[in-house]
Amino acid sequence: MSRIPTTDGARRTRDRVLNAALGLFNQHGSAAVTTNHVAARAGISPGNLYYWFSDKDEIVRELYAQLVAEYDELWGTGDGTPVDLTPDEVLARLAEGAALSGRYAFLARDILGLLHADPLLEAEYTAVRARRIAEFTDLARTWRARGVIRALDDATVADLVQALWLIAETWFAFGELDGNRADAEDGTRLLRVVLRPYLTPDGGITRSTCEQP
Amino acid sequence: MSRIPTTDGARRTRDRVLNAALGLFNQHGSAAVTTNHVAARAGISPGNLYYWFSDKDEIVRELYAQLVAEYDELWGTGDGTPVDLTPDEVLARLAEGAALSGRYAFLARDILGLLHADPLLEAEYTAVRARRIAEFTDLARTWRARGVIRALDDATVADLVQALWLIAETWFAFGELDGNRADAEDGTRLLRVVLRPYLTPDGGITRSTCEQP
DNA sequence: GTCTATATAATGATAGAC
DNA sequence: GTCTATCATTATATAGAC
Repeated sequence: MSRIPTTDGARRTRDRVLNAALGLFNQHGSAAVTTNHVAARAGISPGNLYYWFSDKDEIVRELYAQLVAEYDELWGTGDGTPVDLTPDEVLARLAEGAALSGRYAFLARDILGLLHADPLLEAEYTAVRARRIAEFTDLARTWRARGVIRALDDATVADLVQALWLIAETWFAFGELDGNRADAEDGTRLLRVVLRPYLTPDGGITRSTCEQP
Repeated sequence: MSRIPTTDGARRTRDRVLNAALGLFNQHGSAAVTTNHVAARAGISPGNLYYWFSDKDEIVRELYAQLVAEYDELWGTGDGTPVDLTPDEVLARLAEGAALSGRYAFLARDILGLLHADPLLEAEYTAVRARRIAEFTDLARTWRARGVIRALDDATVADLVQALWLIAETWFAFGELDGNRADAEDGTRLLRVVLRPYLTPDGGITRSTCEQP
């Protein structure tokens, strides 16, 4: 992907740049931060930064790759292994992932604008998104086969997955607007209200509100 | 809000700036467009632009105000009149609003980053959002009182409204990623899959999937 | 690997003539 | 109202010394 360092000291310089950029991007927004700011925060010269990265976009892409890697590690995914979890386990995992969203808050805020400006990042992002949607769709169909969720047709499953994905991807950044730091519970509550009615009375751990009285 | 023009010719210059900015922002993203680009596209000098707007942020705020005004006009809201529509009417109205999202596509993409950079815009945005959420919550409670939706407690209604709002606010920008221009029907399908199970069998126009067999 | 120095370009914004 | 002219500032990126 990028230049491979030959020594541990060098590797540390590259990581310092990434950490400095992450902190500044989160604080001021990626658009307001320049390579000079990043170099200063990293404690290196502006010129040295260009030894490690060709430009700001490459730093952003690298940070996105880090996020994807940490996310895959959390879910034990990315290696083709199908995810097999209960609905409540999925929600719990998503709640854990909220901390990740916080560490990469600038991506939650700026991702759409960044994608529009950098075709390379867009290619990475859409590929990851397609993979995740496919994984989650497979999981939803497994749930359907086991009677965990109701007998929805494939089109409805696709819409449901899409809706849940959209909420999972955006709740954090919009929650930040409410002053109080977005809480992981806020996100899971929103996902739960969407998913809950589709769970069968005995399949889901949380009781379905759809049961007739 | 801004300078008030004294002649129609002048007003037309100001509007040309706004239209030029809107076109460029939509095409390249607001971050990549400078006041010089906007002035050139508007057919005026860079200096003249500063006679009408103090900076780029003010142009963005004005465009956002335009969007809010057009949106309020579409819904007949903003003047305190409570919205009273059926679920299918709401979805139809949202589908009409998709054209608006397209005309102001840059806001759909960049809004979170812009809010982070401009406290004035953030104040406007959060005020509008709070008002819209309140209006929609009132409507949902009206539906509940009429038996259009099930007898949910207030907390669940709040979560449901929040989830629907999040999807309505974000589906367009993410749909753009799929190459095929985002279709209004895509958005309503997502909203429908969330709302449908909460509709009572006879209250909602679309049959609920939650009915027990 | 890292620095200093610098080239090149663009930016936001203002002053003053018309 | 609109223009031209211009400013100080800042950004990206490179060259070459160490």
